[in-house]
Amino acid sequence: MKPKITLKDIARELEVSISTVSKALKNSEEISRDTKDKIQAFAKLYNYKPNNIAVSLKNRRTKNIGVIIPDIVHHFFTTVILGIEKYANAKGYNVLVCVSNEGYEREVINMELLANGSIDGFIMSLSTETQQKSDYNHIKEVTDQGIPMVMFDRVTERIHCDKVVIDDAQGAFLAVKKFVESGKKKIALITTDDYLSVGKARTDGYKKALAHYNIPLEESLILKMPSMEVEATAFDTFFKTQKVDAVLCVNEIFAMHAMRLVHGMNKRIPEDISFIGFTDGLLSKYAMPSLTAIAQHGELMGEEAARMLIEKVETESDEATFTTTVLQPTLIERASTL
Amino acid sequence: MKPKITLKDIARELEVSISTVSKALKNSEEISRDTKDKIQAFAKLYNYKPNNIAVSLKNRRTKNIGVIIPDIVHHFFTTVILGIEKYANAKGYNVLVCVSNEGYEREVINMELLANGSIDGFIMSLSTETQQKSDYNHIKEVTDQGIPMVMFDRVTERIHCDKVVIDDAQGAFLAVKKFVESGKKKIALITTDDYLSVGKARTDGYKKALAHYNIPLEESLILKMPSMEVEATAFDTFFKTQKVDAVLCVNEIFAMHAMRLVHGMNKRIPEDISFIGFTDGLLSKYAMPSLTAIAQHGELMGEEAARMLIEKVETESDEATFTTTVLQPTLIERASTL
DNA sequence: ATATGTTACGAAAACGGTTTCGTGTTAATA
DNA sequence: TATTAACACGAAACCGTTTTCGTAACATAT
Repeated sequence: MKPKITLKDIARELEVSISTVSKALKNSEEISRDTKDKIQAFAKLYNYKPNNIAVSLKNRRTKNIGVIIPDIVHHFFTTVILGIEKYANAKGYNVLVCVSNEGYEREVINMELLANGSIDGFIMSLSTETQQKSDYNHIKEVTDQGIPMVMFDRVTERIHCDKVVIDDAQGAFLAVKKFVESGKKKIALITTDDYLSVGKARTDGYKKALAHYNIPLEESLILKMPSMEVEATAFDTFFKTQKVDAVLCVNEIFAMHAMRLVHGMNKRIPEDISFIGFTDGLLSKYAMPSLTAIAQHGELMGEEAARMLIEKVETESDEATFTTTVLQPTLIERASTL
Repeated sequence: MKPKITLKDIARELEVSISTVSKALKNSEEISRDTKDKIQAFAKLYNYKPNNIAVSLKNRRTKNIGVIIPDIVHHFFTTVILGIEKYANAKGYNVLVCVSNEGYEREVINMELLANGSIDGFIMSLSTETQQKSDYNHIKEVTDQGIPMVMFDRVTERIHCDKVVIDDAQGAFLAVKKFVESGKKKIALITTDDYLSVGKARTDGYKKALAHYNIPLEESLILKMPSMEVEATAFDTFFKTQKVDAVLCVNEIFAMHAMRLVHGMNKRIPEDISFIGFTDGLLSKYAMPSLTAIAQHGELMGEEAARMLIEKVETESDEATFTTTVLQPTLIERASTL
């Protein structure tokens, strides 16, 4: 057990001042070659590493970025984290991940905690509960303090900051386009309630695409779940009462559940009913049949978010000019469509 | 834009000393009711929150715990993180997640970074590259400095610290037992090379179970992948040349791939070939047919690891007494077995 | 011989808190 | 009235750095 060595320790041992040690280790011109050599050798020998906390306090820069996500088990979010880590690490930043667990309370607590000096900036995606409550004061407080912030995917126009989203409407459009081009007419949508920003955008895209292809919009073909959870009975009655030949799902889980249901009704996928799901995750790839998906490019999103944030962190210009970059989704064709 | 307020600000404004403010906010008995009321009201009004960095520097305790995992996209690890977060947050700790991306280099860098004061202790799972190289000096250095550490899942006996693992051999045993009891005889194992600690344990359990049930071990029924990646051709030739009626896979991906292959060969699952996969993740649940799985209880593992770590962090007894807790896996029966 | 400039280093303040110890004021005791 | 104790607060050290500024010692220019 050898405790960490500090500047003071080195100074005492080598009978110089702390400032001399500090400068020597930074290769300052102020210090003579001899002294520098001596100090650097000693520091290396004892494996000196500056204390991050002290440096942070002094510089008022932590080189940490805080990430608040609603759910870490969700594949999409983990790919975003991957992207953030990738860029941030390359720039010498650490990533502090906190999970709000789709809850308002935990989101607030985590943000307050991190905002008190632990991080240089935030990257976040709103929890569903926060979106329902539409209460963004905790976020406003953070931005008011001048802490840089970039929101991704689940964003709100109520907060002024950098944002990066994918064009969800366009994603839905692509899906409907694919269906239409393979001859489908009765195109269903399984989505969540509108308070989820992405859910709404996707529904809009779906409607717009139908209009574009002159397909009458039938509200009965839209199934809305109150949350991200599958409500089995709602699915059951939906597929028993509605005649559909294509289904667009806002997430993989909905798609998996629906596909199994349809499979049990002895319909063929994709011939009788085609499927497309949002979020190109593991489930889509390994499903049977594999699921045609709208890729959200989470990793790219993470990288972009990190880039924007670090840009803001490192140029402390007070003039706030916020941009929101919109990523384009891609259709990944697999076996669940013709 | 209102910058954060400090003790000094409050002291100046209220014309008292910094120490008085500090004590008042801690409700110290030393300070009169009047002064405390005044200071507390002021602090609340201006939303004073102590600076974490300063507190950390002073107390030499950060209330952060560092987590190093090989892969954040893997469902198992995310559930572990969930468990860690859950326990840690309840105890007032933050979780700093770093991803080694299965690489030795990133593992070392991340650990060194965090070890310099950013965290009070580590929870980690080894990257495959580290396990291959068998180089644990970076970890030894951290523990030598007296930084508490608990390893989970992918551990090594070369490091003395607290550990939490599941009984992988027992998991494999349970799977084979299930196969045998439903009349299967030709039980295959699809696994990774032995350098992955968990891979080896599972293979051992598989062999032990066969012996226990008096089934001759056929090495040709064991397919080993050099990494966690699926090698499609190896799978193809394996299923073309071997006659099997049950397959145990060390992870979901292998199982998904194998099941699809078998499906394409017009064999019925589970009647002709049954499947069991390790790690009860999303894929198992939503596969078609759903996959019987060995649950690894990642969340529990995370909670336990966090409990052990925080225990060590908060009782700074020098006497090192390390325990490793072994969690029992569970068989989750689904449609891929009889 | 005096003024000026380098060189090489140390003292000290600062970052934002916590905590120990000392002290002036008032109240209680002898 | 003198002594002591309780009360309420402030000064200052400390955590481990960084950085500004001052200065002793010596060299160079006038």
